[in-house]
Formats: sequence, structure tokens, C-alpha cells
Amino acid sequence: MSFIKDLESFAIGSRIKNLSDTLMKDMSRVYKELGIDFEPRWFTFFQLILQKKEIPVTQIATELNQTHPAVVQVINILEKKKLINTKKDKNDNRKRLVSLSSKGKSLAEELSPLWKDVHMATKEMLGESAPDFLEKVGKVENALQQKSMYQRTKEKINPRIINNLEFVEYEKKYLSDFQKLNEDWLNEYLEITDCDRIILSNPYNEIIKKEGHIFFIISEGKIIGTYSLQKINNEACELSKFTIKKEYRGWKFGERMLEHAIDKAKELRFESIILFTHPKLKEATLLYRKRGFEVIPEYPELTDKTGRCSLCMQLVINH
Amino acid sequence: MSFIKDLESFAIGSRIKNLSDTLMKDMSRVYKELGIDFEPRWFTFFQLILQKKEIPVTQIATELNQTHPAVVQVINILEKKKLINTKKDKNDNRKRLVSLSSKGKSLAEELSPLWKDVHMATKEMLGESAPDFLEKVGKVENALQQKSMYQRTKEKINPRIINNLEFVEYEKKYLSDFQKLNEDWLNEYLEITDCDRIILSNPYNEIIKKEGHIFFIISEGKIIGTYSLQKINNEACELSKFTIKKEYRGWKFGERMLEHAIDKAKELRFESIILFTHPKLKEATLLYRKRGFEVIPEYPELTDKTGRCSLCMQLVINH
DNA sequence: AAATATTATGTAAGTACTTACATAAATAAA
DNA sequence: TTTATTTATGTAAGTACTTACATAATATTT
Repeated sequence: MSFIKDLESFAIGSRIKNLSDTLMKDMSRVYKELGIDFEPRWFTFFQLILQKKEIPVTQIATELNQTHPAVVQVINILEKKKLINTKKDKNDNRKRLVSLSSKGKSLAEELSPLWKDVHMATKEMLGESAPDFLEKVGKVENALQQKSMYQRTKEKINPRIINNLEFVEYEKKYLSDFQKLNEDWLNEYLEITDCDRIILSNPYNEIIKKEGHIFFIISEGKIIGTYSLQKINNEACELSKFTIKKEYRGWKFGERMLEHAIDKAKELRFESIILFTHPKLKEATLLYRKRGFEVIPEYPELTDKTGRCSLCMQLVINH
Repeated sequence: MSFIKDLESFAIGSRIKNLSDTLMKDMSRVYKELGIDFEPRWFTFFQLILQKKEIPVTQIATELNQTHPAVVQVINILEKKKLINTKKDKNDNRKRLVSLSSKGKSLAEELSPLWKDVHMATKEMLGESAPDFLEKVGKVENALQQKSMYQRTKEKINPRIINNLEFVEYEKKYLSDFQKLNEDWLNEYLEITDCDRIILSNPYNEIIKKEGHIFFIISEGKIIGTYSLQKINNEACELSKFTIKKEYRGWKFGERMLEHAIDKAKELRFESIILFTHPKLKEATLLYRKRGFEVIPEYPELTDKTGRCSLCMQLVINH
């Protein structure tokens, strides 16, 4: 216990979990010793149903911040014990309205003095230790509602990632990463065609050997995204297989990668970059347009092999 | 969520549980998205083992305020993942010493910047919402360590019980209560003999019909304890089957019940009360002695039928 | 009006515990 | 020194969830 305390804000989750476990376990013991068939976690259910009279399952879940299967399971237990009644909502046949049975109501009445005792004991305990504890809990709850710990952590992690960005060229060891990145992206938005399968199964033969390039954007050893640049003719190259891992989206890695691709095309002395995209992929299309790509009707020598990406875009490079 | 908040200190356990669930779930999401095979609840384990280098299983449990089977299970998972090593303690062959493997150490090192980010994010979150939150949590933890919520609640409940004490005489409906009370007590300290079984199986025939009495001390409908008074001869009666339910001990209900028994004996015009107890039952013996009972070698007409309670005590009644 | 998406609920299977028990080693007591 | 008690661990079974899926009713879009 003292150890977790020493970890301070380093392990705030575990610490608070311990506190709640202790409280719940103590309450459970009180009910058990008084010979009352009641679980501490039913308390909020009872209070809620008592207040709302009739309430559908999912609303219980949202009010109590629980998953709906958890609620369904408790509801089933309470129904088996005949403490609650449920019936279909006449206005919405999906909804199952939960209410206290007369047995449930009389149990609530029987428990009411005990609940008052618990309330008093809690208030006294807080009074002598930290009178504003609940106020502080509320503040923390609010802060987390404004911005979750997940988001806050990401905001710390991502700048670190951004400061350590690197571009590396394709190697054999990246084969499975390249495949996974592209498969995930295709599965998300479109469908994988035979044309994709050929390229993904052997990018070395299909891209590198044909004077093409594959790059990965990585940070601290973790792959964030990839793209390929393939030669069409001496003037133009095609940008494709352009994707950022789902969990890294929204942090402008796409912009960084596109810039790198343009630099690379410049370095390779191409005059323009061609790409195929799909109107469905709004974010991607916007990204290309912002950087100066313009929709063109088609490009000679380069028909859309997949037959799916109907939008052809071009960027003319200023050397 | 707002509902639980509205319940205030009425549902402090549930509220804090929600908070910790939210925090843990968010952290879990961070690890998952970064593709790291690590669970939030392993964090305290890692920190602890990292600090102690080598530590036995039960010590982990006490330091982390967990049950030892929970620890064993996590240890087994981490061992399967080769993140920790375990070996027997040479000085104490029962102990299994847990330490981080080299893989575990390098994972800890890899995660260290992430943990720092989490720490920073937490500190910032607390800073902007409730800078003294952890201090308050500590105060509440201390208050609960001084006196648990269980104890505090009991201290509220019991005076209510004391103010509603009643004595009722045996009725058929109390048979099973009488049996259970006595069986529990006997199982706790001694062994149930055939003599006990006869009386408990039919207290009406064995006690009431033979000019004896059985009383129950109850409060708000709940039975707290029982005793019986049996006629030995015109001068003396025997007090036996004297027991208070385990969960109600330590609240002077025994004193109340003994006083009632003495009053009853007085009312029935007996000159003395005899009882058999056992030196093992220190609390009971002390209770009787305090009220004026004195050890006597034996009582004619009343041999110890069970052959087990070696201590005979007597109280001479002042009419 | 038909097609699609969303909402409300339920179920099945898995995970992280818990309680209750068992066992062996070490320590204390008789 | 034998016997009882305590300590350290493990295991098995149960509980309270979770995630992932399925289904039907309602709402929204085309």
C-alpha cells in the first residue's frame, strides 16, 4: 500500500482502484454480516430506479457509466430475485423498461436506515480527513471529461515522436510492415484487388527493381507510415501506397511524408508527380490539393489498373 | 455519470470506482495503440520489482494491496511472456523470489519515456483541476486505515440496534434460529456432542416442557443472541445456551442478556444461578465473573453431562 | 417506399479478479 | 522433540465484469 502511495501521480489509477475496492469490500461485509442479500454495486441501480420510476436498460448504463451488458446482467439477477419488474415500452418496442417491484421497494425501505448510517459514516470520515474530497473528485472528473487521460497522454507522446522522425528506404525486413500497412488501409476504405496483391506480395520486384522507391516514416524505431514512388517515364513519376497508420493520424504526419515524397521526386529530376485517389478518401484528397496537386482527366501511359480510383491528380514540380 | 455525482457521499465507492476504471481503460488504450503488449495493472508490479530487485510473491501482494492469488496469476502471465524470472529463496524454501528478466528490464527501459509522458500528463491534469487531489486521497486513505468504513458504519448501526433491543420468549418459528445460533457457537469453540444434539433438535421438549425458558435478544426484527434458563430444583436454575451472534460481539449485548437472565431468575424466585463454561472461553468467563459469578467445585444434582465444560460457576441472587 | 444507418437489447466467450481450499516449509509451544 | 500454529504459495471454482458479435425495431436518407 505504502508503495503505491509513494508512486504518487505515477500510479494514480491503481491507487484510486485500491481505494474503491476497499470501500466496496467494506460495504459488502456490512450487508453480509447483517444477513442482508444485497450487493454494494446494486445500490446505484436501486437509487436510480427509485428516482426514475421506470427506465430503459441503456439509459441505466449511461447514467451509471457502465457497459450495457453489465447492466443487463445485474438486471437479470435482480429480476430473478424478484426485486425489479421489466416490461416493453409501448412507444418503442426495443426498449425494456425497468422498475422496482413491491418486494424491491420494501427492501429499499428496509435498507433506508442502513443507507443513512453509511451516509453519515462517510460524511464523518470525510469531515475529519478531507472535507472537500468530493469537490476535488468532481474537479478531476470534469478535467477528464474535458480531455481524457488518453488524449492528454497522446499529446505528450506525439511531439516526442515528431521530434524523432526519420525516413528510411525499403529493406527486406520491412516487407511484412509494408504489407500490413497497405492491407489495413485498403480494408478500411476500399477492396483489395489482384493488382494490389501482386505488388504487396513482392514489392521488391514490382517497385524497387523497376526504378521505384519505397519509403517509411519512422520514429524511435516505430513505423508510422509508408509511400512509394514509381517511374512512369523520364518526366513523370507516380506516388502511391501512401498511408499513415491509423493510430498516428491527425498529427500532420501525412504532410511530412508528402513533403518528403516531393523532395525525393525533385532529387530524382522528375518534372511532375501523378497519383490516383478516390473521392471517398476526402482527407487524402484534401491533403494533396492543399500541397498543390490538381485534378487532371487522365495521364497517358498510365491507366488506372485497379479500375477503382477514379481521381487522377498531378503536381508540377518547380525545380 | 451525472447521476452518481448527484448521489455525492451516498455512493462514494461507485463514484471512485468509475474514476479508476476510466483511468485504467485510457491507459490500456494508449498501450494498445502504440502496439505495446503491456497492461496498465502490470505497471505497479514492474515498478515494485524494479525497486526491490528480488521480492517474494506475498510481499508483492501486501505492497500492492492485492490478494496473493491475484499476484500469482499476474506473475504467471509475466513469466510466460519471459518478462520476469522466479527462483526459490535459499534461506526460506517456501518463498518464490520474483525479479525482472533482461527482456523485462529492456521493456521497462523502452517504456520509461512513455511512463514519463503519462506522469507529466497526469501532473498537468491535476495541476489544472485539483492540485492537492493526491494529498486529499492520502488523507482519506489514512482515515480509512485508522478506522475502516466497515467499522464506521457499524458504529452508526449498532447504537440504533441498542436503542431498539427487545427480549422475546421461544416460539416455534424461532427453532431454526435457535439451532443455528448454538451450532455456530459450538463449532467455533468446542465440539457438538450428542447431548447438544438432543437439546437442539427439540428445545421445546427438552427445555420449555421441563419448566425451562428460552429467550432471544432481538432488535428491529433481527436476532442478536439467545440463552436458556432451566430449573435444577426449587432453589437453583441453570443458565446455558448463552450466545451472541458473532457479528454483534463487542457491543455489550452479552451484558444486557446476562442482566435479563438474572432478572428472570429473580422473577422466578430462584436463589442462585449455576452455569457451566470452559476456561477456553475467556471472554464469557470474564463476563460471568464481572457480574458476580464465582467458580464452585461442582453442584450436586447437576453433573456436567457433556463432559467437556470443566468450569462450574454460581451466582447467589439477592432478593 | 426502399435502402441504409442507428439504436436498444441480448448472448457468448474471455479476462481479472475473488473466495475457499490444499500443501509444504518454517516457527512456536508443549 | 514431537505437536501445533503460522506463513508462503498454489489451485480450482465462482463472480463481475469485458469485448465482440447478433438481432430486431426505429430513424434517416435516397
